[in-house]
Amino acid sequence: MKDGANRKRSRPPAPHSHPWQRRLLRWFRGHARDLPWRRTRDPYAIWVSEVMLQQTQVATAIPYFHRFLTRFPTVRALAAASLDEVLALWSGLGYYARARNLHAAAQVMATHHAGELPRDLEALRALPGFGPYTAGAVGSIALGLDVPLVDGNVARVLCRIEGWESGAEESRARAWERAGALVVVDEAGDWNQALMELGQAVCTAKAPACGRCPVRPECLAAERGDPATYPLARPRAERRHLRFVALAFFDGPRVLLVRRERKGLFAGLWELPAAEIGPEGQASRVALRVARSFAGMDATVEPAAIVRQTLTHREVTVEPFVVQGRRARPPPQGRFVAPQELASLGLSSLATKTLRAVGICAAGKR
DNA sequence: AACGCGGGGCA
DNA sequence: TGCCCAGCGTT
Repeated sequence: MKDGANRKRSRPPAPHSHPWQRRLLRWFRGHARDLPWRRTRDPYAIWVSEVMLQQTQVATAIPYFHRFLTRFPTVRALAAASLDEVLALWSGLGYYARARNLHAAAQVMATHHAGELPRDLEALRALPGFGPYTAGAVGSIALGLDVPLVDGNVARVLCRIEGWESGAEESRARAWERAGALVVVDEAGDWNQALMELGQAVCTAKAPACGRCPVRPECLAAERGDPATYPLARPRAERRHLRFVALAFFDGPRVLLVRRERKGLFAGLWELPAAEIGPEGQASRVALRVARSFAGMDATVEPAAIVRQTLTHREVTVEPFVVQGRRARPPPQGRFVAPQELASLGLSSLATKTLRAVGICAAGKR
């Protein structure tokens, strides 16, 4: 059952909600998807889901949500875990700062909030990883506070209803003000989810299904006949290209992995030793130089299949090489890892693909 | 205010 | 392929 959506209400409608808001709430309670985090009222579980859903689609998050809650069922369980284990469960989900902040916030809750989520907006906002959206979402959905939220969906929906002739950035700012005025007292959680669900299922970015929209009579953009043009598009930043060589040093079945630095791209995750090469760099030459610095001057390298990955702001190419030579000396931040250990390490999808290119399959990883 | 940060799904 | 998505932290 969809707990938040279908919960029976004994209260009459809040005094300040408009008829179209009641209509949208009714639509939501009839159309809400049956999602794992809607089957619970555990604030901790709802918090985890909100973090996973940042810039991440529902279908992608679901299996991660189940695994995470099984391994870390409570704030205290998460707080007591090692960061490495948290990152391992996050492996493949992306935006790894989310996992570090989730872990850090759980430790603050364990120490200063009796192992529970603080029940007011200011205290939530003070926690790592709680920005305006997440504080609003956890506050309204998990804790029942009468607070608004704005995400990409809500900004788009309100921009269209109001007919704002503004771009995404400005629409988002205006949406916060409007959303604050629209909060449905005592039902903010369902109301906020209704706005988001409408944006996800009906009022989509490219092809809004106005024929199925419960708010169409109130929508200025629909009335003007061109809702898809709201909010105004802005030019995209160009994607920069990154090239790396990656080296696979073997010691029997084990392979040398190094941990990336704590900041920047793929921070704190494990990968094959790699070196960036410029657009004109000769991969085999750089690979040979790096290989010999680790494994002696008689080392040779054999190229493997090139791996490509597109990120929002980056086009990454990795040219992997298998090294033949005497056993490499692991650098301080590196060690030889057996294949069966890979599942317990934080690996990016790119690192997993690169490992596969040199013949190593990380069980349970894409 | 702008930028860096993953990855998957879909037209 | 280009674009979008239940954003946050740093500079």
